[in-house]
Amino acid sequence: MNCHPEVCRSGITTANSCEACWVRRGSVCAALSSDELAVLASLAQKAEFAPKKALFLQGDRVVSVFNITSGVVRLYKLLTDGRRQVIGFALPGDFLGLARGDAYDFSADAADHVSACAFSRADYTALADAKPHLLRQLYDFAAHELALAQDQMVLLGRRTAEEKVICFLLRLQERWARIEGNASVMVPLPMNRQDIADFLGLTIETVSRTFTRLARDKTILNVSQGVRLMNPDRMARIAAT
Amino acid sequence: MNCHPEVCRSGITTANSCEACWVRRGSVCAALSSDELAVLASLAQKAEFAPKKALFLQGDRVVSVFNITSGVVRLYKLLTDGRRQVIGFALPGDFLGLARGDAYDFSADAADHVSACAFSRADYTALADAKPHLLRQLYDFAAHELALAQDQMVLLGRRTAEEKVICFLLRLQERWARIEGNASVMVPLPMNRQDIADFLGLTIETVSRTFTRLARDKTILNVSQGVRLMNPDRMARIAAT
DNA sequence: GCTGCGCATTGACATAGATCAATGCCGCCT
DNA sequence: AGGCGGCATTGATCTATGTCAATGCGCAGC
Repeated sequence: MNCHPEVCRSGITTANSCEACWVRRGSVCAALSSDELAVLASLAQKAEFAPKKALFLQGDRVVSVFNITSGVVRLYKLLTDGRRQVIGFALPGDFLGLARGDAYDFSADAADHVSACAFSRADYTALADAKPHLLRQLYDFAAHELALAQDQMVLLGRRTAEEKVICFLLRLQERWARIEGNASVMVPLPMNRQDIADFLGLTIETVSRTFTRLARDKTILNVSQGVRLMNPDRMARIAAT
Repeated sequence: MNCHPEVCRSGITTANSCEACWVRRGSVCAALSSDELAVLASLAQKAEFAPKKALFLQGDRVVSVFNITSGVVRLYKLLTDGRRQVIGFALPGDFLGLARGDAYDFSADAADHVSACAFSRADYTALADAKPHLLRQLYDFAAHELALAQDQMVLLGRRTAEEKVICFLLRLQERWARIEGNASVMVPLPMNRQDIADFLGLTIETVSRTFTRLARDKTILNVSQGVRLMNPDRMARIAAT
């Protein structure tokens, strides 16, 4: 389960072939024409990150922006006393670097092994200014991210622990489905329990207990590196907005 | 306190003078040139909303987008069982209508008396497509909203009731300051306690108790329609990221 | 094949904040 | 002036989730 065919295939994408990039469909570069992709490819740098390695940290000057081509990146903010809130997980095809200021306002590190296309921010901005349809694409991506963030606010502010976990699993399933092109009841969870807890505003113990309770009533089945949804309908009912 | 000079002045802004519009600075139309503003003005419809009147509801087809010129709009989502999460308050200068789909994915209604500039969405999109710097402005606004949403996630997921209330007051103060051009320790609160509770992921009782506790230790002073910050330094220390 | 380490699970107990139930306050209508 | 309706406040109690403390489990390195 931890080897999605598409994800593995991306390992052979070279830095200089955006044209062949499997995440392009569904990514911010989707809108570009063949010759624009050539320009993009000339600017791209392939980057690899081992688990736990930081792509960037909150406060760093923004020098690069990234398109994730494989793996999962966790995005989070820290309070001074160490409390952490994971504000999202970036999956293959996701774009990182929307920060408008000079500095990143959150940190990003690899939840598992991550490959990404890196661009100098200056180059990327220049390209966006020159190509309105890329800007349009960025705008749509930002609007989409905003919608996700708003859903997450509802989850954090008004849902119970069980609902949080169920919504999380269902939304993740949907995102994997979009990436892989088909929905599966097997949902990979490359992030650990602490990440999930910090994403859902819970403690690791509560997340753990909720998983075992869901497993006990046969709603899910815990498998290594993920979960199998045994009763998606019941879950959907609980997650219903 | 409920009559900010600038807010009242906006009452005499006519539908056809974007040029004279006091919220323009700091709004999405800031970037437009004089002749572009004329085009904009010809598309604008002045709209007024009494307290509690809906600008639009979740699920409505998106026909209009809005620029708020005075008053406060509450934006919220409802779960089927009636739980509500306020996802934000739109203040003068804010833009409403980022939804990319055909339908709004949240509801918006007037917290107090609201004036807004309404544009047909089709017109506005066309204008944005024709004027890349307006698109750019929209992109920046979306990125800004996203950053606010991410801060709110930290607040909802990882802060205590007292911290939530203090952060809320401080952030609101900052937003009023940006609008009015100068920071004041008087923070108007046109929304009611239930709105604040639903924004912070608390109950109305907890919000009320927190306000009275803060008032008891002379951190704030409750005044009609708002609050006076008596110890902004202490508050800033508690709110520190 | 052991050992140790990093995660995950489980249990017992504590508590922040929710819930339930009055009571207070203020502006508006008659 | 009196009464009413919508908020806000306050108090008493409950509970979902957090905290603290073991224990379990799998895998990487020797």
